[in-house]
Amino acid sequence: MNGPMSYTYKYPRPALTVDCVVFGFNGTGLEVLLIRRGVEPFVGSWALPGGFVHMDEDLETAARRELLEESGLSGVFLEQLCTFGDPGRDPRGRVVTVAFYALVRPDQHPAKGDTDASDAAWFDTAKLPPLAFDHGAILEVALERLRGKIRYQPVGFELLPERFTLAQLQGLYEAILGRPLDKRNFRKKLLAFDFLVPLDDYSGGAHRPARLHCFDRAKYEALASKGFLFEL
Amino acid sequence: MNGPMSYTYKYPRPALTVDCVVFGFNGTGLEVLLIRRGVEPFVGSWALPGGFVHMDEDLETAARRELLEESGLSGVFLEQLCTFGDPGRDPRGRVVTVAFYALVRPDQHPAKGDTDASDAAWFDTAKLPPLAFDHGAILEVALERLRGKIRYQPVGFELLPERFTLAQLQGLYEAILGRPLDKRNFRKKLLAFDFLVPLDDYSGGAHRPARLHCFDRAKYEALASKGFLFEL
DNA sequence: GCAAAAGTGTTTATGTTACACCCATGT
DNA sequence: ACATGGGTGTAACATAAACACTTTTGC
Repeated sequence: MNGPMSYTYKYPRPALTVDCVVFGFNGTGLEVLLIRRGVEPFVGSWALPGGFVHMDEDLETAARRELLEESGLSGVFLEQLCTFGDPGRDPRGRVVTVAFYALVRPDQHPAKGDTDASDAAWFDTAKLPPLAFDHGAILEVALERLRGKIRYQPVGFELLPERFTLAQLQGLYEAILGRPLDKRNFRKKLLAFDFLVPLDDYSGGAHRPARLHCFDRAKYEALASKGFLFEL
Repeated sequence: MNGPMSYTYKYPRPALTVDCVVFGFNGTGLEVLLIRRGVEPFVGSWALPGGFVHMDEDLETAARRELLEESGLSGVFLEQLCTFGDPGRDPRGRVVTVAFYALVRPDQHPAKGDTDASDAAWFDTAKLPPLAFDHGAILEVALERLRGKIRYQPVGFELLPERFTLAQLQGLYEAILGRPLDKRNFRKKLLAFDFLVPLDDYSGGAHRPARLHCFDRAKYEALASKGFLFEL
């Protein structure tokens, strides 16, 4: 004859947070958005944006809220990564965190000072500072996941502007996979799936202009649902 | 000048549980281990084994503890799947669950009555009863994951006995992928990676005996670390 | 001796890799 | 006119797919 809440409130509970690994592409390398902590513990250290989950919000909602509050980002690609719950990961006590990773397009990048957190900055994934808590480990897992995912799902487009050149796309793949790709083979393969739409517009560079393309999500979804596989 | 614990204890917290999707292979089809609930809510419904996370234990530790307590299983393959935190998923209040999936070999299957939970039973994944909470959705995600994973990581061996025939292995792949495979091509491909060791022993069937093989994990790890890919 | 599953190679089609030159623009 | 990145096709090679018959055992 217990009330409906009695069972779940009998025991002490871990605190629950969300943390986001936010990836961006600067045209050359893959970057991550970090926040400088203004409070203990780890004051002054760089950390992943994140915070406590509210009692009435979904996990993804919490992640999007923190992303907005701490870095002014909204409407980005966001996916759950993994949950980290080592009892020693937070010196304040037991804190379990659900990690997400986000992909943001250059035009979605927060302007400097767009955030209310003291500092936010992009770091090259190859030159990361020491991070607070176990955020370094979380970031590693996120990188692994991105490298795996980009090979069989067209997530790369979430890191490029709406309209992009094939050279930009190739550069992105090379940056994430960490190896050079053959230009002709890359173009051949990607254009063979026909979810890449050539536009009648060209990038104005210092040299010969490159044709712009955009990603036709609807066409991709259609193919994907017909049991089609992407593969690099 | 707050004590180190004050910040994290300021707010109400969701309860935190773990749930496990336990897969087994009966020689023909893929099965899942379910527990019949003995308490409200959902008394009498089938549910995934799982329970509350203790304050001093890791998430995986909690999952293994629950697996042992509720189904007598230990030493199985176990991997984190995803975390489910919809505010409405548990009628008792806010409960966030970290889902895991486990793969168990036939010889690890709990004997009937091995569990202290009232009932535990294996169900064919094609004929599942309605499940408590959002466990049906969790199970779907686990199935998806297994289908994806088996194609590029040798997890199939976690579902077969130590020594198995190639026909058993092929049957397992067919059951998980849900389509028939060509016998000759399957054998050719798997034997080409040489982490499958042919033994000098044969299965005693009703007909011509089949050669037994075992999986050489060390050889596989060696190949995998040299940047080798499995791919069905 | 027959029913049932085990075992075995070759050919064809498809996809992947390697590779070099001309083109269009800005300075 | 030259420097810079954009754009294009083909041949060799490797991998995947399709396919049928003989062998061994229990009954």
